[in-house]
Amino acid sequence: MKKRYLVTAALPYANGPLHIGHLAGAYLPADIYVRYLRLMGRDVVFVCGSDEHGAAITVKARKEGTTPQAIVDQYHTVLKDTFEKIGIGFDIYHRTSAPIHHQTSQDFFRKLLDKGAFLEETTEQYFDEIAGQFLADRYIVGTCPVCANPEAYGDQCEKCGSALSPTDLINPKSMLSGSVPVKRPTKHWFLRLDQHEAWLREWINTGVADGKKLHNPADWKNHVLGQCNSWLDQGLQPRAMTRDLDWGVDVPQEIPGSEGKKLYVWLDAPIGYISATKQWALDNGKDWEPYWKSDDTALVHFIGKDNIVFHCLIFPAILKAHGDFILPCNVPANQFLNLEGRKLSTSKNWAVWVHEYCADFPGQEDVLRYNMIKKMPEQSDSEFTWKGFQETNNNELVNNLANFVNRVLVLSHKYYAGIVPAIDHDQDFKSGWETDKTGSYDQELSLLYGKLREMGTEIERFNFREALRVVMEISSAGNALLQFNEPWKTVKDEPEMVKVVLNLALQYVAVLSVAIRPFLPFSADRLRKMLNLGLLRDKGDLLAILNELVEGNPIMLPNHALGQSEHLFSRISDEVIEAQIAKLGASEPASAPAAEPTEIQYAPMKETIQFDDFAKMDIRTGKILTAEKMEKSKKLLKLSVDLGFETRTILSGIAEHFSPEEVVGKQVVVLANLAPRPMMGVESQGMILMAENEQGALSFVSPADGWPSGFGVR
RNA sequence: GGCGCGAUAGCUCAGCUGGUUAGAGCGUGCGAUUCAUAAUCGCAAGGUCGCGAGUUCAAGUCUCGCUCGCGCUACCA
Repeated sequence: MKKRYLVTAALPYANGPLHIGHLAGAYLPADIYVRYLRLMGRDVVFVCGSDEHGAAITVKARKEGTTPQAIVDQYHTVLKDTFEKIGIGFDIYHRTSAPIHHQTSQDFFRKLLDKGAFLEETTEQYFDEIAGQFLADRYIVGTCPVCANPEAYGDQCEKCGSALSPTDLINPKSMLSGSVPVKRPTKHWFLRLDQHEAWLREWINTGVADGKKLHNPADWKNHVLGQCNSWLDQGLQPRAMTRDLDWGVDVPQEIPGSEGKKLYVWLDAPIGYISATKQWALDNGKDWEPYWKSDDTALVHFIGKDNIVFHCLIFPAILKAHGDFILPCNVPANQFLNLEGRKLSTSKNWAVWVHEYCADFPGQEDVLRYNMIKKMPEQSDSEFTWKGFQETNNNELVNNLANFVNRVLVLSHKYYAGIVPAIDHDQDFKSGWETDKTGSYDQELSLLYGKLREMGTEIERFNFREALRVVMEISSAGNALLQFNEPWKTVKDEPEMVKVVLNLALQYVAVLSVAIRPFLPFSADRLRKMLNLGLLRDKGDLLAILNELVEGNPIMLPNHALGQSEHLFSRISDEVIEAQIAKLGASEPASAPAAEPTEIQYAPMKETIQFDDFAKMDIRTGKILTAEKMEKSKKLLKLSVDLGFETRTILSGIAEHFSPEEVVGKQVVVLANLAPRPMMGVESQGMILMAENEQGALSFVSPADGWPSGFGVR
């Protein structure tokens, strides 16, 4: 057993709110694991924070006409608040825009540089002086040196298929500003992943690094190992760790060539775990280093399956290259959660947003947690449905768990005025664990002990669904205990037996008040109050009751006065569920509960044009006749469009938003005199005009029904 | 296109290194019961383990091919 634990949950990207897929994938399993470790008295730090850098945030800011800082400030607040409400108990929720993080990342970069971990490469790249930035290959157009096509891209000519580099182009132009880009030398630092391939392969597959056995690969999930080996088998390539961007952590200024350079977000983000730990240590008067540098620390990363290679290969390579840091002992990545038969989709608003759930179901945070655990995508993708949510709540939480607690407390108040009865240990009764079996008090306590251990084993193996099932078995056995012994019948004739049964049932409830804590923290607190037991300190409480149980001692002593019973969970009605289902996919995209009142951010106006500019465009009405998916392409649909006087073939990048069937027959508006462009071997003869909102959702722009095709739009 | 993971009862999912009648929870049917939020307990029915070959005395479990879903990557906006 390790001496201490450092547990991380994937840093959520600060450009949107949290949905149930995030919760079930990373945060809830991490939270359960950590709460359990705390209950067992282990030394554990649980860190997370907002990932606030990267091009996507810049793009979003530009789209909404605001600054990157405003975007990240807004979502950082939202995320932090949501985690608190749903009971994810981070020791710290940090952010990568914090100065301590910038320093930590830069120190890391310097150390890697000193150690020779980087390959430096200076290349001449095109720079747009008006836009003030280096241009990705794709953002440069010019004449193809091979076939003289005037619209070749910086990486490839679509017409003749030649692979190009931007400097091959004749008369290059920037697609951002239209200006002529100039060549400037730019230096980037590449992590020599190729040099790490050998030890990574051994470490992933045997758990051995530097001759030391660090973990057992059999404990890692199949899909995690599979994904890693898939990468290793293809050969690791040096990977750029810097970017020409204006939003992010600066490459340390004293390094030559650092001007205008930022750290690649995937270097910066995982270091966020470290800087968060540092900040936590500062806030709490602790030393952060043992948590990251000591062999007797277990480092565990909770993530979704899309992050596997970064956490299992690239970040470990970075840690190893640095030299002082330990490697993760497991990365229990989960798969994805689907919703009502479909993938979660932010742009289609096909999601359950956690902050909206908390607003719609106040005081029922644990119901969502319970459902997420039941449906946790531990080995394969899984599915959440609102109907299932309702059934689970009503059948398992209300009927089984809450009802058990309630009937025990009601009976105790009725027969013993709410005082735990003293008992004769030698009394026989019927065990709740098996039909027609005589139980003894000591045996039952030992069975409870066994169940708690079983729960713990499953949690330590990251089998959270199974662990929850074990806990619910305790509640079921408690119900059976009452059912088999029927105290409401036997209390007159066999009062001593009934005392034992109810005393024992109370021990079941007391055990549950601790056992449900990792899964249902809010309910655990409520239950403790009902039992008048005092809130859990999350410091070895479970270990303490295990020690009592193994000695054959009860958790609640005779003469302890119970509190008042209240309903731990309530039924959820059909109407409530129907309302939630109706919300799904509603045209209103998820509105972030902004720190300030929400204000829709519109894209800034483009520069003024003259009527002549407009008149050059030949825009016409049309109708989609046929549609099919383009082979090998995710985004393109191949459409044939009737323009009245002729039929055009048009490729449109809408395949992720519309199926071919649903667009056939649509009336559309077409930019008809756009120069034809070949894409994926097919020439596109025009462009379908679409409306796009700030979430990226698309809508056709159409004339009135039945409007004839081929006529002008002006 | 390349690679990875998944496909098991009506639903949601377990099944480790191949071995007797394939499991759980929920739902369904029947019975018992009333302390409890019409809750609980017992019993039962339900599966040619995605499709097709193969290896083996023996395959849900191994090999190959195929189909579908998801992810990574390439390509494409």
